[in-house]
Amino acid sequence: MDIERFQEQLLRWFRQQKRDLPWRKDQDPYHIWVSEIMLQQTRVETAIPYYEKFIEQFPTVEDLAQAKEEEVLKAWEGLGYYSRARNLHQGVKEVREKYGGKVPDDKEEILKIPGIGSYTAGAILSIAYGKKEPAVDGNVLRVFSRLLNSFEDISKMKTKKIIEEKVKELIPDHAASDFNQALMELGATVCTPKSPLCLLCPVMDFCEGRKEGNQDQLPVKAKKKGQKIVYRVGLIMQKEGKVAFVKRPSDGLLANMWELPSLESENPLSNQEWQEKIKEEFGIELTLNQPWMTIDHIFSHLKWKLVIYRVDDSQPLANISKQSKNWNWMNQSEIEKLSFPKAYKQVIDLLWIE
DNA sequence: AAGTCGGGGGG
DNA sequence: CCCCCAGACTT
Repeated sequence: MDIERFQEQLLRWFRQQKRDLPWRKDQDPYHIWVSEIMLQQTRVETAIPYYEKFIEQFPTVEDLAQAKEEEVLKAWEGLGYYSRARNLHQGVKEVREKYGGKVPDDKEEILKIPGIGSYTAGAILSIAYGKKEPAVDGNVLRVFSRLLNSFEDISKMKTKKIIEEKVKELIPDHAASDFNQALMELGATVCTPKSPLCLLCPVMDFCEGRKEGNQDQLPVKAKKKGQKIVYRVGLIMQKEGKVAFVKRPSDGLLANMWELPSLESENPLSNQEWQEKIKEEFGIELTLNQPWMTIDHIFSHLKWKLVIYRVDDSQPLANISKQSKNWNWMNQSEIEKLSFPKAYKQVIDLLWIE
């Protein structure tokens, strides 16, 4: 294959067609870093407003390193995969301490930073520093699966490593940044998961997959497993204009996020059964028979079926259980500083409307 | 190698 | 409903 012609056609297309994105305004390694973390498993359109606000709030490594975790999580609220925010925060602190505030330009060093894996390392090194390192994300895996007419399972690490080697051989000497971004841009806008726009593809004549008519069968990817269902109840308790919240543990699902005091069950419970459980666990006797609202919230591998009960002011909260020592009674201005997962955020926002 | 970790948009 | 998204980390 004529590598130089492949590079030329791809680069020319990218330089004409590339989208105007906020993280393409400069090559500040810290800015590229923030954008790449936000873009992990996240669509470009979703990340844009978060990126702009985040950089405005934390313009430099110093600013983010000095911030409190609460502020960082608040800036990340709604984006999902919250460990990304905590790793980024931790990583920036390490860069300030170990590297004097300068993001490492060396693959081995940058890979030691929490939250930076093989893809993100390659993206920062190539985009911010112009280094010839591959940045293989889901787009590039799909593009190369089709280019090579490969039926290897792209969800396997082995396949990813093979493609990383392949990409590394193809990176032109003085255009690593544009080349890597071009491959991703191609996957995002032309070589799409469904119904690829092959007629618009700048490297159509290199594509073995299309040559064989396999573009719609590729890439091959193992199917995901089904999701478990978790049944859950949350209580809205108000006392003197304050509402009780709890902070989730520092690891696992929605780590360090806030939520309503909640109980879980592996199997579905009737309203009456929920109320009995609430009485057992919290020592609270509900006067209402119907929940205030119900919410289905879907995560990648599990689903919450969430029932919200409201405890009005007349309800005596004197003899509530010892679990209540974990409850934090917050007024409205305090609540606005906490970060909530979407499932609870939509409930909290309704509290001030009525 | 397989699970875990959010949320949203498109077909 | 299903899939996938500029993936990383843990076990």
